[in-house]
Amino acid sequence: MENKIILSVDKSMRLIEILLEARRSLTLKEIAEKSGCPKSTVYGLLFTMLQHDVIRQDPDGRYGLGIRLYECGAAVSESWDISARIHPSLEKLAQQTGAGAFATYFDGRNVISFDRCIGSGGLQVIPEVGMRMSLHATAQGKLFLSMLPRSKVLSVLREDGMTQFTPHTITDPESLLSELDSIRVQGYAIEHGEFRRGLMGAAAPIREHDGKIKYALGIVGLFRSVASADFQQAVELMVSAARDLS
Amino acid sequence: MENKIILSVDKSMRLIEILLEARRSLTLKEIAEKSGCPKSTVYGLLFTMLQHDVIRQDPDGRYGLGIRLYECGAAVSESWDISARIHPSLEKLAQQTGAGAFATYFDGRNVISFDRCIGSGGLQVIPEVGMRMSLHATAQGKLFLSMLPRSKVLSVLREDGMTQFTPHTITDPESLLSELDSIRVQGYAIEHGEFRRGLMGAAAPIREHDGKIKYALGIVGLFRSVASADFQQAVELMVSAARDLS
DNA sequence: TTTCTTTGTTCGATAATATCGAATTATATT
DNA sequence: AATATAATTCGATATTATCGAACAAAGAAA
Repeated sequence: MENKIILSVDKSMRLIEILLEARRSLTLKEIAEKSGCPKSTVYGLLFTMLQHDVIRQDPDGRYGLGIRLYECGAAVSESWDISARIHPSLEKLAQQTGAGAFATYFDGRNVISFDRCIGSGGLQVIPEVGMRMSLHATAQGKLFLSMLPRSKVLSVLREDGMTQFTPHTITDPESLLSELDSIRVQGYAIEHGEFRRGLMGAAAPIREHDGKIKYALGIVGLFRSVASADFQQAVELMVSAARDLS
Repeated sequence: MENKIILSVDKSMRLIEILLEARRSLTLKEIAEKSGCPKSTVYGLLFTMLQHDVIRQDPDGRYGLGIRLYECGAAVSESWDISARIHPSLEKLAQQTGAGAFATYFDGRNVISFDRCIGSGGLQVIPEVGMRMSLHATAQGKLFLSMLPRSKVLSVLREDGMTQFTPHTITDPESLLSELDSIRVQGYAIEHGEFRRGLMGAAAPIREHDGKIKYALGIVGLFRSVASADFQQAVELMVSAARDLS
């Protein structure tokens, strides 16, 4: 047997993901289209999850993520020792560099920030907790992409597209792939104004005991330039903090 | 047909609930026992959810709630800017009264706490964020129940049951209904040891611009009695804070 | 070490049920 | 009121989830 996966459950999870990505409530029709399943099938799945408050139905009939997911989220973050493990490093990093420091998680497809510390510098642009980050235009995104095989990178890029956020955003897959090569070599990634004009950042991986990489540290700030001593030093501090956590 | 529920999905949701209630990772065997399904069935369901990071497997093989639920939780709470609006009032209230102050959300069926501030008093018993609260035995629960039509109240009580937490817990629907009447009149609810012996609390509604009520402020503490000046004053502060937020 | 015990994972036949399109109802738009 | 769009229900059918049992892996005991 190739497939141990239970299809109806698999589809249900897919529906949750669709609602998560949409970041808003959707109509049954929209969900059915995005999932590629017939309306009636989707209806049955949603109805079942509705009973468990995993899905909620707005007064206007749209479907959204339910309150139970909030409960679960609170429970997960509590039980999450990684966050506790990383948080002190974030504080130290934010304090040492003056930049914002944050931690992200990669599930093979999405980069999600799950903890952050605001630096001492005046203006701060730092991703919110729970935010999904761009793959091709942020240091975090590029770092995680660099760990994937070429074919996977291309398929992910095709799915997500390569939105041009600023004039510096890399929008050509080949250029990105060659940058991923150098990231793989140097062990960390840098972002200079590719997501927001003037915003610079860097990301370094946190290795698990088994060598797998699921988490990364990041810094982000309005540095003078990527060549400035400030930035270089901040990157060094971040890389060593990440190594210590590995 | 009586049943539109998709069984495998229903079971999956049940597994998530079991893991949520357990507040820790469980072995396959434990989950199978609690759910009443054979190990192999549970295994298939968990395996499927594992693929979606809705479930995670610890290095020791135990199963727990996965990172995707954290993402979902963050997405759900994001859609609530209400938290930012309320938080300052909670701090002020906690500081003024010395009791714990918290905010809850009602979705028509469940009362969930979503923010809290610990008061200055020594011993504090205050619901955790993400916690589901009893409907018939807490001030919050009674407050929200008082806004429902009689028939709805009865059906909710039938579904949830009226667990007797302490000797003071109201376990008779008619007694509860008459208390709901007075809550509706006075505009806030009081709890005196119905959930935990000696624990007193109160809840006041936050009205939206359209007059709908989805959120409530609450205080909880170990007051001498509901007639004590401390408590009376705390309730007044809470009621006016809630009115200001409305 | 070997044996015994416990738990996790795989397998396959079978009965059960999820699926899908079409019909129906509800809601919105003209 | 008529039309269009979306939500929900229904039922026959083939698909597939289910379960017990077999197997594997990991631990404990000896």
